[in-house]
Amino acid sequence: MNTTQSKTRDRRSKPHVAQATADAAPAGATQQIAEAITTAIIERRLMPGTKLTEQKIADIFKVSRTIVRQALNQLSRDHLVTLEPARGAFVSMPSVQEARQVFEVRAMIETALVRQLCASITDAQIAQLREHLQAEQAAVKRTDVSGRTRLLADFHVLLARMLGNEVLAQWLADLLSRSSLISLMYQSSHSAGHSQQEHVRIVDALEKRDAGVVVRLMEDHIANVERQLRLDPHATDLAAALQPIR
Amino acid sequence: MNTTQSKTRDRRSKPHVAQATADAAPAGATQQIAEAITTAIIERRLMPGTKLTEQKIADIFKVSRTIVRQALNQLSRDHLVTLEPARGAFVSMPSVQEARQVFEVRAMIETALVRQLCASITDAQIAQLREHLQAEQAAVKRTDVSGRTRLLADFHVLLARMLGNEVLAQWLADLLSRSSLISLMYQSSHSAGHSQQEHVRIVDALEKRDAGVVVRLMEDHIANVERQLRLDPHATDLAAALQPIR
DNA sequence: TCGGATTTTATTGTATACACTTTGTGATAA
DNA sequence: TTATCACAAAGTGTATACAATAAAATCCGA
Repeated sequence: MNTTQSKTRDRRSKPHVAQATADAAPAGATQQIAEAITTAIIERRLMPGTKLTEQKIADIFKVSRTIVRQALNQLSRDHLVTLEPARGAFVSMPSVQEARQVFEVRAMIETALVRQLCASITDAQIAQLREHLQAEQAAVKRTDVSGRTRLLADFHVLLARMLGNEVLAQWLADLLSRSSLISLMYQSSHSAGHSQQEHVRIVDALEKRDAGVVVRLMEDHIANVERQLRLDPHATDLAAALQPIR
Repeated sequence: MNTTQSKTRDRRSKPHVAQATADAAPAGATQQIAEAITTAIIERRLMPGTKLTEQKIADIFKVSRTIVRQALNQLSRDHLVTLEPARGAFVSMPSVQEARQVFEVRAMIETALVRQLCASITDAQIAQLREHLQAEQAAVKRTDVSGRTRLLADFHVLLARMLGNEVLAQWLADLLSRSSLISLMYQSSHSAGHSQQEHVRIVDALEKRDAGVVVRLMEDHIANVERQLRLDPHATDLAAALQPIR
């Protein structure tokens, strides 16, 4: 991201409402770098465990280490990078336990979310969801990996936004970026198409305002995503690494 | 013995064991300052809206602004302070809307939490809760304001911990520190004793593993806390400030 | 040749210097 | 008197310099 930068950015005066996800960094270079690293992780250009040396990143973005450190701190808050004292920053390697906990919390929160949403959702919001589903489907069809990953996650954030609760939405967004990293680490053969179809069914049930069905569908959906991961303790990457040649 | 560094595993924030006095082995100056400011806010020595000038804080703690900035950044992530670009850091003044959203999310998450907990809670955990209740009661009796505030909040975090889900527990801890600030801003006449009694009833119901009752009690409890605040739009501090006389 | 201590190098943590923004104050003119 | 501009003071944002630390390389003696 962001290739053109004169080191003196005069453009930061008005932090207007964030537009699209692409350029959602009006606040300054720090956000921009954090965003860049985030998408790099999500799009699998930075693998878990990778060392993130401050000076190298600073050189790339032509800023000082100060800015990079701020960005890395933010990312560590999102659990996307791990800061080891006096050793540096690394792309996080979420443990199996952490992965399970994230999905457990997601199941709790998102079922409650859709249950409430059934009572408050409007036709306009349904239409908005349909629109999103189309974008998802398009991304799946043309096998746009990074785009579809983002869209599949955004679906859940979109639901949260529709409750009109920004606190919830922000937290769920955090949780979903962690989920993405987890999927990235433990994914065996995630069928994006399947997830997408489940999203469709969820919207169908939302349209009928059928709370019982929606909750069950959401539960199943999250469980399915988790099931497609390799979270068995014995299948950890360490074991795999120690026996590379079978 | 080597005094250099304990690994500083502790992430941020407070809801751990109290460490009121400064410890001989500093677990990181940044954390220490963030902690100090946090407790100062909770204990009402720093009122919402107060400007937190970096240099002043740096002088007080005899560190450079670099450290203070890191601490302030952390606190802004916890929504305890608000950073205004090029203007500085201020103790947050959560809006009525934000307050409502925080309590709405708490109701969602904590009802789901106790529902699950009914199925998994052990007798030992019940005993631990009883112990906590006693500490609460003691603090209420001797009108230890800061202590009781912390204990009443920790009750909820304790419940989250008992699910064995650290992800949930940490997030709820964040949410509760925000709740504390909100209470501080909008509190009219919060009867701590009443809250404490509701905690007792919740534990009673947990002991009977009666999910339905527990959920209802928790809903009511959070609603009661919220109800005791002055969240009416016309009663905002702005209106009050504009008509100070009469 | 190998193990262990020691120097060397790379990288992080902290302090400081400096530029830029905001804000308060006073002078000047209508 | 009031509004506007200019300037000064204060404080933040960023870069850089320096100290501290961990990892790597080297040396040396058995």
